[in-house]
Amino acid sequence: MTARASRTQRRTRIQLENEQRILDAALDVFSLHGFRGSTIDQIAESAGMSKPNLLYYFRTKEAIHGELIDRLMEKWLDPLREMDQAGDPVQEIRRYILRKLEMARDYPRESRLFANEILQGAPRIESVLKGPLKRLVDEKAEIIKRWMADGKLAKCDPHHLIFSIWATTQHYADFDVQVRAVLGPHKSGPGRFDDAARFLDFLFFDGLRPVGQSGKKTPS
Amino acid sequence: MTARASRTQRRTRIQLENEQRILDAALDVFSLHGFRGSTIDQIAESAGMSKPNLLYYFRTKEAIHGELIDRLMEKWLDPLREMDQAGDPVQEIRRYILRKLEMARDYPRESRLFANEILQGAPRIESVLKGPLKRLVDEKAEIIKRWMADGKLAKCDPHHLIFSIWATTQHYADFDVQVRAVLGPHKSGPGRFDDAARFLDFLFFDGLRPVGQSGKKTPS
DNA sequence: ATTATTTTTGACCGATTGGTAAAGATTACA
DNA sequence: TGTAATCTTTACCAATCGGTCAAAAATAAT
Repeated sequence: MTARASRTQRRTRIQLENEQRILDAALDVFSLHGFRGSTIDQIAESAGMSKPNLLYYFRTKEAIHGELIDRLMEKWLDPLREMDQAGDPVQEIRRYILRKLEMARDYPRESRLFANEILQGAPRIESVLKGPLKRLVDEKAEIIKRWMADGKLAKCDPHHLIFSIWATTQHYADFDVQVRAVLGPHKSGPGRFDDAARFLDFLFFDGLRPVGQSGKKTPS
Repeated sequence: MTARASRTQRRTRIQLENEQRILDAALDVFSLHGFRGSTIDQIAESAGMSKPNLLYYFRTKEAIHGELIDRLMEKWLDPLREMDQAGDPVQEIRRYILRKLEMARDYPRESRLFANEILQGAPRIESVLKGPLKRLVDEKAEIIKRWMADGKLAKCDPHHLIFSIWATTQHYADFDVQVRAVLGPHKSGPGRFDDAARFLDFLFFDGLRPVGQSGKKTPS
């Protein structure tokens, strides 16, 4: 049995190093071109190693991509998992939005890898979406619903609330090129994430309607 | 000069028909796999025609993609162009959100084509983003700013407001697979767009903070 | 120092890629 | 109907694709 196939055996220093280099290079390439648009040669060159050498560590292109997706899905849902039923509702949502925005800032490649996968029909993660993801979202949606019933949050569809948090935060990673093009050179610095954080807090907790024209009724 | 190269000459019925068939098939393929992930053979087969025949109408893969992008950019910005300074601010924003959501519903392929292009670094539309798009957004942001100064809207960063409208509405096209996976079979019908419309109206004009705990000060 | 193992390489494979050449089929028009 | 222009197809090309193989090189174990 070759080294790459032995999962139980402990790995060499060289194995660990090279696997990491390959995955890092593959993340660059896959997140930019999608699965079908990426080539093993590209990844190998980006990892500074020959193609057969790369294929010594990962037997197929699918294997590299699959490993990336697996590791991503673990980390990607952490912020939602952390949402705590016992915490203050407004603070919990606020914190979730902020954590997701930080992930868009700190892990844009992962966000794009995920976006590419979904955009292209999610053939390799459909089961995760319909299984673990749906369960997690349903569970948290139920918590949010209870918060709303308790008057701690204004009532709305919690599923679509979660969608809107995903959409607005990941937008800053996935559509980064557009965001920076529109903001212009002087507002495209790292500070754009602070501006985004401020705006999202405004959006989710205040809303556009000006004071004095609120659609909300005062509590009886 | 061949038919396909003659721009001034009027086109045959067959030309118009086949060009349309090709562009429609290409939209299917490109929006699902991105530029690099799509092949001319795929497009030709989807258009029900041989590859050389397709290449008789469009000389290269880039030519097809470019034509799609050009037509898309025209239509894509219409809703924003329609935002009217003279209209009621709340109604104008509300209408813009709704129009964008309708486009996500009615033209998901176009939305995904655009998303793929941005996601992959926008090599073919960077100039449009930094030029016409930025100008249009800046112009409308200025209008929104004036509305806010006049007390017609709560104050926030208008650029990020526009981003959030793009993000939340296009999400329902670009991440459709995920949306439907999470909502489950019985809530994934066409009605999900009505739910989304209701929710987005809530989000942008009311916000999560429950009545009685508003961060907004009452008007003096 | 020798052996066993792991790592790396160059040469190669069949399939697919974007695209071409040229001849044949069809159409429009006189 | 004749004919010129348009349209379509078959056969093909070089380049690149994902992946294999055997052997060399480097490393680890004895």
